[in-house]
Amino acid sequence: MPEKFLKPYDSTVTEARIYAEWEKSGLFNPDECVKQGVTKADVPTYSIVLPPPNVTGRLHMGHSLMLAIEDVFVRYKRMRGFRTLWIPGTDHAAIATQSVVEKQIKKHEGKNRHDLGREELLKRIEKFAAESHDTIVSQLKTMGASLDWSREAFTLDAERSRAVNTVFKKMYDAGLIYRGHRIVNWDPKGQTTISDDEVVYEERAAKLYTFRYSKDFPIPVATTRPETKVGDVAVAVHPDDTRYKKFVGKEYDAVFCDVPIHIKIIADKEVDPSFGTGAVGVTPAHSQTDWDISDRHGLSHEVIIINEYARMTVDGRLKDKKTTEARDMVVEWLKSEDLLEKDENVTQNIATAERTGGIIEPLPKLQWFIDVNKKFDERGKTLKELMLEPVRSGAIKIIPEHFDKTYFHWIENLRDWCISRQIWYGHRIPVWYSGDEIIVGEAPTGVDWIQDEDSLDTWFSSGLWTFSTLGWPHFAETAMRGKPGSENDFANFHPTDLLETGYDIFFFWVARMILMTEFTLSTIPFRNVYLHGLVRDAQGRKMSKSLGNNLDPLDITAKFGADAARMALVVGNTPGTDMRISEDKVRGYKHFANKLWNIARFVLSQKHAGEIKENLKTEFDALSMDITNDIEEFRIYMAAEKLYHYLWHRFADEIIEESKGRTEYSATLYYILENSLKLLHPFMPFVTEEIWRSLPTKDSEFLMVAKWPAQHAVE
RNA sequence: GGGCACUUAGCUCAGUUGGUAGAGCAUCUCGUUUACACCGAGAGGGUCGCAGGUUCGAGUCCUGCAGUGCCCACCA
Repeated sequence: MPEKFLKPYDSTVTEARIYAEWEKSGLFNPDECVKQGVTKADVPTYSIVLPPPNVTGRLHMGHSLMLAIEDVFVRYKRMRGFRTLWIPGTDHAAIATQSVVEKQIKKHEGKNRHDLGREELLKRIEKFAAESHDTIVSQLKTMGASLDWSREAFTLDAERSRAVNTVFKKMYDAGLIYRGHRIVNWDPKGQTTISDDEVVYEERAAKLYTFRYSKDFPIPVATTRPETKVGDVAVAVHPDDTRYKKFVGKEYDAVFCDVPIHIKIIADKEVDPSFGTGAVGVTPAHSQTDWDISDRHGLSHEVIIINEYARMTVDGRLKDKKTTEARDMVVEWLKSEDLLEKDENVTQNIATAERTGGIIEPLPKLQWFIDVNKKFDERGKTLKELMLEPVRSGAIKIIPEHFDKTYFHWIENLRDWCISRQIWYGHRIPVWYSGDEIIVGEAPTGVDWIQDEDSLDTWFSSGLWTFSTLGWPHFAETAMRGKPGSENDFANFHPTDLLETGYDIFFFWVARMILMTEFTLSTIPFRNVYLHGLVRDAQGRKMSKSLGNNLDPLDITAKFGADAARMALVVGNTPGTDMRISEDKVRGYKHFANKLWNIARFVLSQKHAGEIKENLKTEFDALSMDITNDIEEFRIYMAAEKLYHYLWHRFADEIIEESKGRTEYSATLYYILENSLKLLHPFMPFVTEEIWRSLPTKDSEFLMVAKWPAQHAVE
């Protein structure tokens, strides 16, 4: 028995060494596995593309959870003999990264992006992104993730940019990408538009004011934003509202807080007669609903009264005032003119920007959109329909299943996707203008062409991730299935087998991947979607900087080992459900790693001889099959728990105890140990690999490519 | 307003197709028997939210109710 077993298991000296040996072996690369003869060349493939972490800093426990789950499937499939590929990568995360760097620069140098200029800011961001990238990569390795580093990708590198431009052009040519002037979600803080999905609503206390535009105006109107009323062009009432019927069609002039306005009274069935006074002041340029109403009645959208900095643009006392100040001033004015009828306290859902927290100002702007309702190619389907079909048919399976209902519901409510952003970091929109001419896709030659200033929503490139990482479009035509080499990845590994991510980015990302892949390739991006929940603290609170309740994955792995962290994250953690984690929980699995260590110590102290006991072998093989089925059916939370329970309370507490002083057990003990290490390897790769080293006989040098002990029931 | 889920032992949660309730942690008692005190042996503890229904039989299926959480829409 090796001397190392005389001391308790020490993850700190073992894990880094083992990972380095795995990396050196090249076995994370499926081509290398074939070359070394541990995987057959003609077997089915299994592939996962890592959800790329944002290059905004360091990883959190949610990332650790993602890695633990994905590595379980990847290691399991590799041991089962599949040509298994797990591709690493990072995400430039346009808005998120730029705003982090801008904040830093503001703090340390007091400068904003315009002080630096596009080129200099990009340089700074790239430097920051590179540093984040290195931190992230080392964290991924610390967790034991068996990623093929030779294929690492970045959403903003040359290959991925080529994919982005190619898809953009294809969508433009199909008439799905268009430029339109309409109300968008403008974030005055981030100085950019954002998509509907990036808007989060916060409940806040507000006041609902009831007022009249002037003394002789016949209808009182209720609003929570009095300052926007200088931009009103109409008052809408319900067509059947008997109180107001007689005024419909009449027009009035007034001077509202120094601003001359012209109001037409119109009837529209969208107005709820029971809310407020049953009359809506219509501000076409600063509200989506009002824009739509004014469209239906042929009213102008031209009256713009708020700018990109959320300041008033009208003449008079409100000029250049922030909207919040202007609100108070308008209320004061209404009071002094005796036009305010009442104010009530109400709670209001206020739209804010997910990244910056800025309050969204709806503004009319010329932006790029993806049309989700237009029938486009020979299939005669809309993007919405293309998104629905694979989930409805079962071609894509979502785990847990009930999320498909949420998915359908989300698609029903989906509107055109605004994809242009007024930030500098990211994929610049591949459109060039010269006079009235426009070129899309690739940069034209000649000096007269000016590229669009905007960049693309970061989710545009993330949406291509399953195939942009596999050599599309460069090798898509020539890739050959069954042939090794990354130039054949697209044929070998797409569609991918599993997409594993948090349910919180289900819409942002998973839905967009289905959209992009169905459009571009007429196929699915992945066969299965496994959604994990949020990692919360011991009290069930979200982990956050402000609460100071973050667990740092690096601290946790340093203290208890990556194996322990992985088990703590996986055991009993059902998909789609939030989980709680605490140091105590992780400590429990550190103890388990040590228990396993001591099991090995005991078994290895026995002479390997004699026959394997049939009843114990039968019992173990049944467990082995059970674990295998659990993993196949995505119940890794159960598989992990069963292994824990068997090894500790059956193997150690009963079988080993029984065997003491009885030499005829030793072959059985070796049999169980060897195969338990295999079953446990996907969950606790380090300690199992380290014990494997010391087995007297084994079927493979590395446990990570040893033969899985049970075949799946369906085979 | 629309949708989705959850409610099982003190706490955190499992319970795959219906067959007389499980785990981890915590608690209590005992044990220092050389693989392991990062240990072992044992114990207590649940009318499975409430009310109906289907069934020979329901935590598991159906209906209703209550509470909790999340997502989407956003009403001026």
